[in-house]
Amino acid sequence: MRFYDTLSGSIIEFRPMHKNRINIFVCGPTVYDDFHIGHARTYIFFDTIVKFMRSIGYSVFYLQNITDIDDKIIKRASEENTTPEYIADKYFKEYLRIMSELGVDSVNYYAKATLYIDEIISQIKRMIDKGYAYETSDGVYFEVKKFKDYGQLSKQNLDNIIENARGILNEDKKNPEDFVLWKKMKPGEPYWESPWGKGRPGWHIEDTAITETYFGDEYDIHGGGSDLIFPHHEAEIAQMRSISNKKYLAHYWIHTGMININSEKMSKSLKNYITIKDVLKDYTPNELRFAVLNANFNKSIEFSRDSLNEAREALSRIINTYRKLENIELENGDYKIDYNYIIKKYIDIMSDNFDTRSLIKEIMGLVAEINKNIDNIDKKTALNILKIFDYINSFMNIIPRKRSIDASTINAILNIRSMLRSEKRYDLSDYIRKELEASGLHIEDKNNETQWWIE
RNA sequence: GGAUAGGUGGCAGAGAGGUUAUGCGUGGGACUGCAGAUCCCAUUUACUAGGGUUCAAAUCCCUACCUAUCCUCCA
Repeated sequence: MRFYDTLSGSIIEFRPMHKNRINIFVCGPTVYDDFHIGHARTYIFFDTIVKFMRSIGYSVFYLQNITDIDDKIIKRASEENTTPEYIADKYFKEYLRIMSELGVDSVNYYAKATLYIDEIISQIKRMIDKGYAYETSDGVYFEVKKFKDYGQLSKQNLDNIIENARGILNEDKKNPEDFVLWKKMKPGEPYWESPWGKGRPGWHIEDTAITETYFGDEYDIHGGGSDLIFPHHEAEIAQMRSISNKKYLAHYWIHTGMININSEKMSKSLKNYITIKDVLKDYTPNELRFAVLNANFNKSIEFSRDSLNEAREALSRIINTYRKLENIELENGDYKIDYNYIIKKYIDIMSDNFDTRSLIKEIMGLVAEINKNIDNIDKKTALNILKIFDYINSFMNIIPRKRSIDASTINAILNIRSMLRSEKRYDLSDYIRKELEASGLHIEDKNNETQWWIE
């Protein structure tokens, strides 16, 4: 398995720290508002690759943090006249709900930042002891210039960062590039006790406290959106490595590309974001997954209704073929496939930089091939092909499960319709078809035979 | 200003020195009572611009221009 690693800046072969075992941490969201398709892209992608890695034999522990204390949460709470805990809890639940709707179910554990205050304090203490952090009137800060590798991940030179640092002016800190580890409480804010008085953790520290708790000071893969590379992930590296003195925090870094709207990054600040909830009003979760996976993970993608519609078209081609295969009853057919060869080819494609886009292209090729030979495929072969689709689906999750329905009733209705058609009573037969389609069935006539499935 | 990606046919988007990408769209055809689904054919020499290297360049080198991202919170 090889993939693009942000730290080395190239596609490199993956070697897990422990044989056949992978520890992966992905930055979760701050829970203060509805989630947008940028979140969807990142979390669908990591869901897919974790499931893929499991499918080829790795035991993967997938850990994700939840930022449940933050300025934005506090702000939102005061706007809505409620408590930060209430906001955090409400949107955490919403996050779980929407992820489950998207079929994102591979995360082993969601770690909420506020449950790791002791670990956070312990890390800050160690940074102070080692001379990397200092206390001021309003908090504890990490002194960036003490950590010489700062900038390595984002490929920036430390002097440059120092020169360009914009630092917030009213903070009492030594240098503008220094970042906060602990914020001392201002009146009315939520707080936890600490050696530096009442306060709350900074944003970067929660992740290293959580990963140290579960994975130790080094682990295999750290993932997240590419907008987190600087300063968030740079800060995480500085924190953990200044304590551990090791060469790595995570051995590999995987960053997902951004979603663009009208060639501009979609973001909260630009207010050009589309929520997942809104997309799901008009498109299925499978269609959204397909749209997002039909691109290289580390490139930005242009998102629009057109791209969703395109995903819908392509996906329905796959699903139609899948349903046709399910309906095959033929005993002997000439068309055969090499199951092992195809599965191996697909695994190779995924193993090369998680190339879901090329994989989709391959599947479309297989679909075309099957359609050309559809009358020559026997039941046994059809089941084999379905197994291939099921394998792909075990990590892509793009083909919806069949809803159960009483087939005998449908068949009875369709038998009546066939009789009507043979008597050329098309007004009635078309009416029946229209009604069945309206209730979500796909109906296809082929000479005297009628195939159907649930859309 | 610094850093990082890029600029490919109507659109989306692979490829990385010599061989048709592919998909969508569009046009035509086959099948069909119609619809749908599917198939076939066509869309007959696309690679930002200018230089260079080479027998050969979309692909390597140089220059210019353009776009996005990061350098503040963000997936």
